[in-house]
Amino acid sequence: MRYPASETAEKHLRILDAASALFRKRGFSGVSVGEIMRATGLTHGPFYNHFESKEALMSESLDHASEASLLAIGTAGNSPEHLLAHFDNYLNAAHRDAPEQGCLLSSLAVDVSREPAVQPALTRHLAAAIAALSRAWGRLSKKAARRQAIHTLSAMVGAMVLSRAVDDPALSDEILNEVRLALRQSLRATTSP
Amino acid sequence: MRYPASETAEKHLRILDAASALFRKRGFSGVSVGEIMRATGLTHGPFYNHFESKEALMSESLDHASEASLLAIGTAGNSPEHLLAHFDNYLNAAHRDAPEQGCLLSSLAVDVSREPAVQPALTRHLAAAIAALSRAWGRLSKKAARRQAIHTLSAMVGAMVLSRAVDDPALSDEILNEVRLALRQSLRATTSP
DNA sequence: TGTACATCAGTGAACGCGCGTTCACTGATGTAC
DNA sequence: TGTACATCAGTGAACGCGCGTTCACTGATGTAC
Repeated sequence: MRYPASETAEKHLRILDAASALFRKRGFSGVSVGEIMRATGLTHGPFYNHFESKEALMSESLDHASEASLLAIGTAGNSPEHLLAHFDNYLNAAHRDAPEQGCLLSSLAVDVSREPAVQPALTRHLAAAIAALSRAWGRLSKKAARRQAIHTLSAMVGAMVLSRAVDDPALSDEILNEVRLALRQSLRATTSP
Repeated sequence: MRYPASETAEKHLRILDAASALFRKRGFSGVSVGEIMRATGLTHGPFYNHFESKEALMSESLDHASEASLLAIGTAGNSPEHLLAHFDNYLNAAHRDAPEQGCLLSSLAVDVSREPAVQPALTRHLAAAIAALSRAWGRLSKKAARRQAIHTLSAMVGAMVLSRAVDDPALSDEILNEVRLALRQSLRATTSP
């Protein structure tokens, strides 16, 4: 039956929310279209009223999740102090244990590398994240600041990926804590007068 | 028909080689048992003469690939100079473009985090890699050396993961180069007298 | 040494299952008059 | 304002396909005598 126009846009958003959470948790190939639709309270049929294909949803859900993520990263680059706080928000057990609400890069970058169709969306997200983080090194040259941002972001993503892959809780915690401390030391060394 | 006993062990190894390459390239769920067997020149039936399940193969192929990988990392920890050379061997376009022969952690850690059955194998590999890298910071305390090793390994893995996810060749190269340079600077700062 | 037979890694058809996608149909909503 | 009808997001059965796994069968190899 026909539904009020207002509900259609809202359901589109609900599909994107469910998809971006499920994809981050279990990967693109680990989640079926039917499961995403079930999570929004619908049957799988109308999926194709909203999206051209599963691949199109993957791209759109990356862009959707990127918006929310960049808000969090956005302030991190404002100053070294904000970046320190961002380290704490990122490199902790709560983030490790809830990939469905966490960083896109640590949960989906490997999936994206195997799925060329969605690489443009992730590339936009990563470029914005690097630019935002770079601002924390305002005292350095633009190139040196960008290097620190890329190095820092790589260490954060690598630490999160490794801490999630390991079944030894002590090692997992150690990775998060030691990289957090190393990044603090490194930030101090590159931003103090 | 029955085959010479010598061939059986050799075929087991060929399956492991094919599996560890294909899994690194396309992920656990991106490769079928049939495809692995085809790559070894066999039909899919006898797979279950060699392995109890696909999951068992995943674990065994991680252990198999780990052995070869650890040989390469092994020398990296011998001295800061060896570690510098390891940075160059790891953070380059050839490694990025050939995940099937490359680092297990950057190609499969995210897959492993979604597949608890194979986490023990990756945990063993990661613990050994951290221990090997730590030796490059012989001048520091054991704890400080381990911190540097974990931070360095995280940055290497993160950089490789991100450089593979991006469809902008300039950005991809930039990530590898800048992290390589940042790690050189960081190694110099933490190992020079 | 020669013969009879058990072994078992192979073959390839078949299984049940869940996948992405399609489609005929439904019926409240929005529009034309 | 009331009636007739086109719209279209929904339903849910169905599609072809490839998956992991099973199994009856094959026949050269290795072993017993």
